[in-house]
Amino acid sequence: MNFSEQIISWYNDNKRELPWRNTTDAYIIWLSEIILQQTRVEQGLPYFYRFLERFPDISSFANAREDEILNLWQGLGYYSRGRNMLKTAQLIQDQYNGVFPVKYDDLIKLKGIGEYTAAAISSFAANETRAVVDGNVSRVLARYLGIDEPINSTKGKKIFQNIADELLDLNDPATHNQAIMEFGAIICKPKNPACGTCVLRLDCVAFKTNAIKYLPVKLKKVKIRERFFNYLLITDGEKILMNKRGENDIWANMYEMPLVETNTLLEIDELVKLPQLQQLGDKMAIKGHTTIIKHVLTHQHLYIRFIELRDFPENLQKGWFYTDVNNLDKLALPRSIFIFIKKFFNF
DNA sequence: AACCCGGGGAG
DNA sequence: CTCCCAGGGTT
Repeated sequence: MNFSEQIISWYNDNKRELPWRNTTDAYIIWLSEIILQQTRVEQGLPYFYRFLERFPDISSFANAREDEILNLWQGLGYYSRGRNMLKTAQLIQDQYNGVFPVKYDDLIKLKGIGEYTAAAISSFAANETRAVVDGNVSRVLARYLGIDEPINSTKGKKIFQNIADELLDLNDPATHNQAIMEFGAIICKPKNPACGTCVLRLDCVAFKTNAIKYLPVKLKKVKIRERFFNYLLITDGEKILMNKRGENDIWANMYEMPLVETNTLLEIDELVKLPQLQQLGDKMAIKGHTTIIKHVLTHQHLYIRFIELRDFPENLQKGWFYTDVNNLDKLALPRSIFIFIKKFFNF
């Protein structure tokens, strides 16, 4: 058996039952693929069900409001995925008469769909012969063939895509693609791969040369920025002052309390002297504050605390608005904000 | 090519 | 702690 036959044979015996398999509905496949970008299957599963129930087809998705999509996406991270999905759904509604495209060359033009996702949808929905290359695939290939080119360099991506294309089963690209990803997730795992039960181990260069530990090679990641977020908690228990975030920074278009960001960690009494706080009114006083929570993102470490003010401010800044506390569950909140609010108001 | 964009789980 | 997950967009 060649590589593809071995992988597919293993897959038929060992695959998980996942709800987005056994369908050729491009909309459902698209939904699952976007949710699963940089996301583990277990984490994405409940979101997949939630979205499919609320938006059973492309037209219901296209008619949604961005706020509702972000609210449903809350907690999953990489929120631009949700915003891009709305744009794509609207474009498909308008320019494709609501029929989801299944050709790679059409898919690749859509917002939020790159090489991987275009290959996945076109092969799963229409058996187009496009090889997927995700983290699983590049890891399997790097080990099996003993390739030490970094999988995330421009050159490396080209190399692994070319190899994946050559190995692809042209008669059943869909199953081949599913199989190699599943194999990477279950057997050829990043750490402690199950080489003992691997059907490819006798042909695997990394296994034969004891190089599993060192493959795949990946380029170093960039340095992490530290930021200090002081959130102003202004509430009487029934209404609360909130802010809608802008387009550019993290958590774009999502909601939070009024934010005072500082470059360093300030003591509470230093914080009160800041112009952002002085501008709020004449006699602004602090009622209390929380300890600092460290919120870890891929490129940033956020040090977050919540400062409760005694009175409502006289002057509101742009983007600030009062809302009923009972309305908070309808707003898309960053995870750390959501957790704090839940605890504070006893939700 | 480098950087940005979340949150969670494994080891 | 570190690494990585069914990646993609922007500069």
